[in-house]
Amino acid sequence: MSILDDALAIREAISELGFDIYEPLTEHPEAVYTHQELEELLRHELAGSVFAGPIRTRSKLAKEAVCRALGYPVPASFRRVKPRFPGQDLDVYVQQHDNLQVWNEELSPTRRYAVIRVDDVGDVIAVRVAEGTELAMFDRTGTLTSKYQAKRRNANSGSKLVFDTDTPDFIAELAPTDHLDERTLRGLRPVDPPVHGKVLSVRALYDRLLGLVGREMEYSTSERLRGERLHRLACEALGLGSYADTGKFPDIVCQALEVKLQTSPTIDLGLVSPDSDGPAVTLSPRLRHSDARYLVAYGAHDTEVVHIEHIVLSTGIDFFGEFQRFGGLVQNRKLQLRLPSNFFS
DNA sequence: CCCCATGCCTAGTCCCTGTT
DNA sequence: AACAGGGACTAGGCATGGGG
Repeated sequence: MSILDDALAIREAISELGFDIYEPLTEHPEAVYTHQELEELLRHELAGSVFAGPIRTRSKLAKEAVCRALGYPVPASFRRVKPRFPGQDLDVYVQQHDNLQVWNEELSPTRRYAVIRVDDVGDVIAVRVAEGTELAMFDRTGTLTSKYQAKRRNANSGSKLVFDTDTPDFIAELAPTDHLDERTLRGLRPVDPPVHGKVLSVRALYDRLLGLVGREMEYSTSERLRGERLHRLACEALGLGSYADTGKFPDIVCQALEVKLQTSPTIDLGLVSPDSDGPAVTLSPRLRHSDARYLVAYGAHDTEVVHIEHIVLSTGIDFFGEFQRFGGLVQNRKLQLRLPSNFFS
């Protein structure tokens, strides 16, 4: 009997039992696949499959195929339980590349992680089933990456200056002004630290940035390129003489301005919450993230252009007056594992 | 090269309202 | 009370690529 034959026998047993993927198998240990059996069976059954679509659709298609392969009925939806296949202590990932990400939980040493490699059109190229202990070896640093998420409280409610005054600390430190002559602005470089008396007030920033509304920029499938184009447009709207980017916070250092382009409702805020009172040392040792100014530009796009529809400008401290931070976990954390190049061989 | 920060956007769940 | 339908909410699911 080959491993595959054993696996096919288990599949029969599971069908016989009539269990779904959520049913515990503690009373039926003979119906639990070994990790080798899972691997052989999934390789056999998923060969030639195509899982295409946006990644979450692709993932769902794959999980449905795994249900069929293992002898389970396909549920209408996959409950948000950990693992997704509780009866078999199994999770399923579909990866075009090597960055495997596990959200909001530890690796379980005994869990089986099915990793399905697809190409850029979704053709299944390879299947591996690894146990948690094996994946744990690919976790070199133990680093968890986290993010906050938010959305606008009133989506589509147009352009808005959330509050028209900078924070007291910001005013004390940099003396932001409503009027700066164009020559001074043209002489400022985006990556230089803000200079006392050479910073626009949040009100003046807003007036200038309103010029972005209605503008179009070339669309790219790369969100980084899109972000950079907005960044350039913002520098231009402010009258800065040049464009430059250090990749550090905030995007336009000399004006203490962070810039975000949103084409979807969910704002990923990254590691630092805008209302954080952690120091923003690129601005000044005496300023905090919450003193900085945040531009959110809402755009719509087709395959050609991004059209900027409205903008919102807020100081960090007032950010969550206009935007709703996601409740629930508040901060989501993930472990990222780089799969070695020989993982599938 | 490799780590991990960042962004886009859907699936699954929750919640509300109306209906049987 | 039970159910259905729809909208709101958010937890992922993954790709990408900058920069140490």
